[in-house]
Amino acid sequence: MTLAPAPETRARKRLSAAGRRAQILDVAVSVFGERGFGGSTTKAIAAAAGISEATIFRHFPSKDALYMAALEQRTGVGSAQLVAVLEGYEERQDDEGLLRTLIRSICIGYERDRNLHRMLLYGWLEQGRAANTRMWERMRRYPLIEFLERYVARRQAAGVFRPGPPELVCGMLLAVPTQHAVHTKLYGVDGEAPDDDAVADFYARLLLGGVRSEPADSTRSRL
Amino acid sequence: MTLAPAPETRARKRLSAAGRRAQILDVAVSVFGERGFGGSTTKAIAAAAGISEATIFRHFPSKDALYMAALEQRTGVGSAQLVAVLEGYEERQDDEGLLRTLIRSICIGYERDRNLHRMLLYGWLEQGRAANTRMWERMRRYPLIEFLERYVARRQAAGVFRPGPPELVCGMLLAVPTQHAVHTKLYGVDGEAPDDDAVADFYARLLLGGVRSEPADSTRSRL
DNA sequence: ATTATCTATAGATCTATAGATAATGC
DNA sequence: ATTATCTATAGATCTATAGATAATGC
Repeated sequence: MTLAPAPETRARKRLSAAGRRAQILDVAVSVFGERGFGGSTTKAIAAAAGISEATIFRHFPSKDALYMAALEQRTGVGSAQLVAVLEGYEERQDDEGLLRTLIRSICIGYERDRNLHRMLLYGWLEQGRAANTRMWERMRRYPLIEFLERYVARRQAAGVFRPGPPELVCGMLLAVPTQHAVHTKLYGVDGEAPDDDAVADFYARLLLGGVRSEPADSTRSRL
Repeated sequence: MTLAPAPETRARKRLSAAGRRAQILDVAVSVFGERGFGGSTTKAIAAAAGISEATIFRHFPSKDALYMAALEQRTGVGSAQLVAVLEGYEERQDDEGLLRTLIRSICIGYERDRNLHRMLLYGWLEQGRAANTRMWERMRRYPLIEFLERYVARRQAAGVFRPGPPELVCGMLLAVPTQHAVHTKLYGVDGEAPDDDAVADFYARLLLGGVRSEPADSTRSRL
């Protein structure tokens, strides 16, 4: 044993502790996202980061802690910015524009943070895992969901949307773009899908047709 | 070591090979569904089945083979029966009844085969795993999806549904009940959700409002 | 001098197998 | 007599740690 280290494999870059920590978290999100917690090994994460396993455990006390830190770091951002944009649409009473923007943003988010969203999907299934619990709490009071529910309730009160439980209406408004994004961005499903903007336009119109009040029985003035 | 086996733990029931195999598959679906492939151990499956690990490997050559067999056994059933029922609604031109039935059936299916559906969700994420490939092929040509796409196309041709890519319309019709079922049946989300029939009624009306043709610009006769 | 990283390895699991044992069927 | 099942264990991982080494900063 006692291998003489091959000299060409040395010459490593030595990052600051904070830098290495951040890099490990990035890599961890991509590996955990690809294979889930149980399917990922610290060995694989170390290899993907180009470091030894010992380095991982220098920065994180356990695999569990690494998983939790990776989730925490990336789910903190929130969606305050998107909510602000959507509020603008609501002021202008542009329901279709609001939905179109919502759908596009969801698609973009899933595409940009593919690994994180895969990790979150695994996380939903692995709710048993303690490391996920803080995530649930966060997701439950997600600003986007809270805004949407209040928005729906307001439009219902104004008689523009048909009555019904706002959570259910909201569920529909989110289910459609989410399902689309999950299928086209997270699963490997080979896509002959049209581009996201066209999909957003189409779904925005369909969703709006569904949630808007029915016209008075036999005739209706458009608006 | 060499433990003397505690006599009270004996008195095992000895099943036929076929019977044990079937029982192991059942248990495997529930364990794989709970924790995914990587998170499940043959030890846990053996314990849940009340047998030794060796017995598992007597019936299945590897953990992979067990996983694949568990998936195969349960995804063979198909949805021919549901499709037949939906065809009845189409003949009667009862779009709302069709959607209501579709939604209810999806909810019932997810509730009854919770573990299997959890396993399938894991499977979508773990497409890398070879054992899942046959599943994809099957799911792609799922009779329910094929029926729905043709149904949508026919209703569009009849001018009842608004025009647009049938896959997208279909995606919406499935996304809403699926998302609802996944949230209420597969995730541990504590539900203050209304009962499924009420949800089905509500969503059927919303979805129909979305997919049906807009009325002629300013007035419309309620068909 | 400080500290990020590595090599080497311990100890715990995990999948899988070999050979022994006991429950069934004739 | 047949065969389903078990005990015991091999061999391969996997997580985690101890102590050595080398890259940086002063």
